[in-house]
Amino acid sequence: MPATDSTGDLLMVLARTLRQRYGAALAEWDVTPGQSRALRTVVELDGARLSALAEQLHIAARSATEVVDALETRGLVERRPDPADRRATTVVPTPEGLRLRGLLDDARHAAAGELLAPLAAEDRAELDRILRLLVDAS
Amino acid sequence: MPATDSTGDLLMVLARTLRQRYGAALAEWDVTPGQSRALRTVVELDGARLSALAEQLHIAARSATEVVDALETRGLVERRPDPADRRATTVVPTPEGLRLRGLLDDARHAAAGELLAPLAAEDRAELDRILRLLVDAS
DNA sequence: ATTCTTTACTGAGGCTTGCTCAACATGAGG
DNA sequence: CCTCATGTTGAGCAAGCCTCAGTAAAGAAT
Repeated sequence: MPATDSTGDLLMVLARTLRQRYGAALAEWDVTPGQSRALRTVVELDGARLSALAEQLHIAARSATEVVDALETRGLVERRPDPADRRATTVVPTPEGLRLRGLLDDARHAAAGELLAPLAAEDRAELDRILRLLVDAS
Repeated sequence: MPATDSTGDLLMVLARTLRQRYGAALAEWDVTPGQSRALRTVVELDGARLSALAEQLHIAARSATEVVDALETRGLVERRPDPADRRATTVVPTPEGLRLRGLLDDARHAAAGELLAPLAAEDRAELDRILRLLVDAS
């Protein structure tokens, strides 16, 4: 690590580390990053339409169908007709989907915990405060 | 941004913002992220062999050939025979490649600067200190 | 009622950025 | 001389996306 790295570079390096660690956890459950994102979104927007899902995930509707197909095949989500508009399909997590999402969340937090472990509580709080500032300012 | 985001999430969000901004800059010069990485590496390991390049970039030798092909076609790098081993090819940046790398560097720094702009100088230094701690500890 | 328009699903095909495997030329080195 | 190392090339594959075009079904508007 040359000392010439700018703060931005440091941010990227750490984010990559985090992504890799979380990615390893995902692989253990045989879940792709895309599926993880989709599952999270499905849980968050409980009962959202496919189109809403696609938008949230920044993918085309055509691709959303496929992603949801994959999750449904694995029994993690369920399609059900929108009671308000019978053209539309909504997607809800199954109990199994909720359970897995919990596990993935734990893994994410564990990865972050590991990364931040070298920090004193004080620094950790400081980091959190500053990052939050930045995110809010975006 | 729900306040439930953990520090790790914040890190990821900011890294993504950074990646996007830098990505936009890359697009202006019609450079792919992969080419940007490769060009940087070529400049850093000035005169490195293809195999060394591949290793540094964490890609297969087969792929390195292609990436270098692309950069060479654009006149950003040059292949030249290794004087020590005439089987080997080394890759060096052209003046144009050096120039572009400078521009890309500027863009990277600008993106970081924009992101960090909302921070007071004090906080910025604090952030840098803490991130550096983390990177060093990895 | 009939005619848009919306919502989703599907097939076909394409792009990017990687991968592997197998073959080849050239040159290094025992 | 023979073997190994280096790079290049062709072929084929995969993941994740994309667009385009077409279908079915149902809501909305006239």
